[in-house]
Amino acid sequence: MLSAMTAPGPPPYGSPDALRPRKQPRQARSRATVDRILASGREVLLSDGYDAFSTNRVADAAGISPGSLYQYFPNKHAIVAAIVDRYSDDVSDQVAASLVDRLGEVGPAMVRACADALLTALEENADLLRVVFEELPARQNAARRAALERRVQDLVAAYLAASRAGEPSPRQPTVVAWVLVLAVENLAVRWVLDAPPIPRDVVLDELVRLSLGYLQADRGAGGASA
Amino acid sequence: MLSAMTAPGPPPYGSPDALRPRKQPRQARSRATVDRILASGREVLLSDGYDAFSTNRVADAAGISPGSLYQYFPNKHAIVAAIVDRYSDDVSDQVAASLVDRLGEVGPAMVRACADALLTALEENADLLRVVFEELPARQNAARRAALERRVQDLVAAYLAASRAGEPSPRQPTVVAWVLVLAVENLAVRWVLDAPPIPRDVVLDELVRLSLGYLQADRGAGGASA
DNA sequence: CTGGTATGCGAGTCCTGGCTCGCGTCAGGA
DNA sequence: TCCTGACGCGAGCCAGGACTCGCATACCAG
Repeated sequence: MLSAMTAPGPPPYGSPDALRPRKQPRQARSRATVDRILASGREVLLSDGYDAFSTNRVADAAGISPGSLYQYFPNKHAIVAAIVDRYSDDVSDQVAASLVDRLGEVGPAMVRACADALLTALEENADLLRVVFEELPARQNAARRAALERRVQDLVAAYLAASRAGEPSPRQPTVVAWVLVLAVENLAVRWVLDAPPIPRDVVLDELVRLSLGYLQADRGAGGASA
Repeated sequence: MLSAMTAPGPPPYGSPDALRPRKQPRQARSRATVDRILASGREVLLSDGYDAFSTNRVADAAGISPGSLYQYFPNKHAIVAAIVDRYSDDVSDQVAASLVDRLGEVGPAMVRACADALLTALEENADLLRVVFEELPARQNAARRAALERRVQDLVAAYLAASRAGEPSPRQPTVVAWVLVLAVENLAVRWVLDAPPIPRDVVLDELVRLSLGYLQADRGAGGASA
């Protein structure tokens, strides 16, 4: 235990366990403290942004002292990481669940339902989404975000591999899933954050068109070389 | 002039002219100094990342004193903004030029050529792209990035409006352009930065499929409701 | 009850880094 | 040549903020 303290030099923040908690809360009291830290940290992030996210500020908002905070988190980044992780897992869970529920189905309705689930998940905490995407340096979340994307990509690839009945050319499902997931993800995020003048159901329609059009795009557009 | 100094309180960084230079360099000597600041700032960004980007560091790398730096830049962010602006304009110019050159053409070859131009522009300075996308807080560049995207979206929308000969349903070109540009942009950026195991020409093929498939996706996938 | 441990405290340390300011130097017009 | 303003210098100011440490208090086992 306490591996973070035994290291001779301070490990870089990219290091795998630089964010590992110092010790586990044993009593109910301390578990409540950790929860308060996370909750208050989230509030600070939402109300004042990442720039104002200082450990003193969080401790103050949580009604505890800075020292207590450092009993369970090795540094400031670990707190942010914990908050973002929880959020990330939420979104990931919702989208993955929506996909798994409809692995048997095919066609526009299925695609639309999944896109809808994604939009809903993002809208639910649009404010935190904004902080994560527009204020945090992306490098910190790169790993977490990649994991989320990979999870969904794997599901989509599996779905494609299973249900390609009547598909003309057997393109690599992993590549197709990569394209599909990244395209849809970015559109969904941007729609929620930038709020362009496009109604929700229009966006859903377009996401369906984009996805199905891409999946069926094998007559005429195939190996078009320059 | 010197509007930044007359303000009673320091303006927030979101303010329109918080990044405006304090004074214009008049003599050749000072113009060279500004260039050196920008060049060294870029180097620091590339070699050590945004975290190490301090004004003292930049001044040191440029071989000038911190004071000189503040003669032309009101604050640290202005230097970063200037560097990113220049880069942003470069990419924007290349993509826009590629589009304009082919406004008359139609079909896979045209789409592929434009996608190729985008990939090339991004690959050219992949290291700076990484810094911009993964280290800078996105909020700072949000405006600049939105401008870039809007410029391309307008071009695409104009192209669509002009060349929709034989298109079945007249969807809103602005919406279609929004979808197309954001989807393709994100895929291109992610491909360059994450380097997934997908060959370059395969990515181009898929981008073409995605775009054309989406544009022609009006049989069967139209108003699919949940 | 009692000793040990887990928890909590918060003033204070210390360092980073943005930014200044008073003073020298240089360039170019008159 | 001289003189004015542009240019440059760099030690240092100062605020903010991450993090500590010695001590008080609360919990729980025996």
